[in-house]
Amino acid sequence: MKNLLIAKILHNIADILELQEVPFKPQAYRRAALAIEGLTEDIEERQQQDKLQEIPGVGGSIAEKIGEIIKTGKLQYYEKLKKEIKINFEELNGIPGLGPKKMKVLYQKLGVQDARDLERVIKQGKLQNLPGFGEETARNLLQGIELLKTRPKRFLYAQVLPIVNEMLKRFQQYPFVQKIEIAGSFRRGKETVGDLDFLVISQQPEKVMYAFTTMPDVSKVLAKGTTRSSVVLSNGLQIDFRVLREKEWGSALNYFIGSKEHNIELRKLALSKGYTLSEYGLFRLKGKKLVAGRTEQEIYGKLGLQYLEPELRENTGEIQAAQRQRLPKLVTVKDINGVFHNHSSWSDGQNSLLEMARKAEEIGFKFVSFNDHFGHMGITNPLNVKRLPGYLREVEKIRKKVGIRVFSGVEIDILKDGTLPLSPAKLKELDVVIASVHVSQKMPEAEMTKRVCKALEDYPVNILGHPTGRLLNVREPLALNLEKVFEVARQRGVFLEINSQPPRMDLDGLKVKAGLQAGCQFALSTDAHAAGGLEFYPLGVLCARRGWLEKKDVLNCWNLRKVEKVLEK
DNA sequence: GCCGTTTTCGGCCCGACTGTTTTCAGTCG
Repeated sequence: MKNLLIAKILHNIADILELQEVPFKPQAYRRAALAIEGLTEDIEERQQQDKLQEIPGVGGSIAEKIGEIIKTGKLQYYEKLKKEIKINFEELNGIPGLGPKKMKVLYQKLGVQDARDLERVIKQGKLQNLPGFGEETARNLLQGIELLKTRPKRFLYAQVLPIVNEMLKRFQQYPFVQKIEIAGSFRRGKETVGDLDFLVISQQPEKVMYAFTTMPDVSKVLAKGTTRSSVVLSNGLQIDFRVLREKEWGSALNYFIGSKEHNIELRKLALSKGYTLSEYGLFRLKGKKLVAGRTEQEIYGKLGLQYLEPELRENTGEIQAAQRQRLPKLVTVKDINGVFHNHSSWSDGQNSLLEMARKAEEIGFKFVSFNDHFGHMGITNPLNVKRLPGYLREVEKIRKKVGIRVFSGVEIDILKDGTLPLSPAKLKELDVVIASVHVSQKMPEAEMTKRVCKALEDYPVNILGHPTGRLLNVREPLALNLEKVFEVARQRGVFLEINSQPPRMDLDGLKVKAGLQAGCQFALSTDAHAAGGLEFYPLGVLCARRGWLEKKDVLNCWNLRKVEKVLEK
């Protein structure tokens, strides 16, 4: 799978061309790179089928370059560019306030290649002599470098959720705030966010911005104006505030929810229909007459589109689908009747089976499924052949104590050779079998793919647990050909798990969508290790929605009898 | 370098804030 390598090279080319001030080409390379990053299938297979140019943004020239990378692992054109400019773009791009123009000056005049060089020349006071650089710029860049060193890359959705709720509560209380909503990638339900964007309607913007920039947890004010301000909290999280007028609420909401790629496509569509779209509204090109802006529905309507839920706005075909009135009716939190994959004190969970079941009942679920670890050596205190009967008896007991359906089962390890440590016959006695990779996670792609597929083929598995195994900000995904795994899962009627745990959210939206297109169905799980963990199921719903799922695609939304039936393997 | 329901050539999203200027370029989202 060379997708990410190729995307990276194209990004780097875009960086270099941008620095050389080559017009338009950088965007072209960037667009192709983004499209390839989002691709779930192996780009080498695309190439073999001669279908590279079907990727949006990939034309003849870039297709040829991709071919060269696949064939030789290198790209002459890129090697040539690299010789011209040696800069660590990835690092320098992370410094706020530093863009391609300043980078170029710093490189040409002072030979700055990375953050360390930059820090050195600033401290030597060499910046002041450069055109366009002043004391303030030097100070800001230095602070930017500090930020780069300390700030976590991206925040988990669940990590910022309490901050969002607290901010909303705080500002709703102020008499000078008429309306406040959260936008940005948080609103789109992305599993991680880089910053938070709030939109406010107020007749007294100065008061809003004062209240915002003087909040107790603010460590730095990046910008402060009457319509836009930005701060950084002590944990490094950046928050942006915009104050708007009622008549532009819809267009601003649309603009700040994003994604950027969605916005660009939307604006192009507007132009093709004789309009221009900005955060201030949809205007006729001729005469600049305001056509829509108060609500998002109004704007999408004028552009001939169905209303698009924020989770869909990633420019992965949603605009085309909305044009044809073919958008999915997305699954919602209240459609979820219960959750799979929960751990108790029988393995590595904090609470007893009964405590967990009572919590599930309290949340309002109609069922809960227990799947304590089986066969994993080490800290997880796994179930084994000897302990399993006792576990099942205990589940039987609590069934009589709660008013919801309780499924019994295990989360069983897919061993290195693709076998499971319990026979198919024994597994059939359980309600729900979840198979997951926990041990030997570093394995070449072909081997890992074979291993997972073999487990699904040889055993009565109901659900493939956290399919990619990646942990946000911590661990990369398993080397796995998901296309092949999806195909086997579809054939064998194995549900793909959508794991709601904050650092997992696995599969994520994009991969859910790929699974859906491959004909797979999904099971939503909480993977709770304590009673409170059951409350994270809305995170899984976000992944499902971002993956275009409807009720019919998600096992948890089916009626109980149908669920029981499909689980009998 | 890519793309097309006005186009195979001539376009390529749009505006606020900052800092360094003295009317604007660069950066950001």
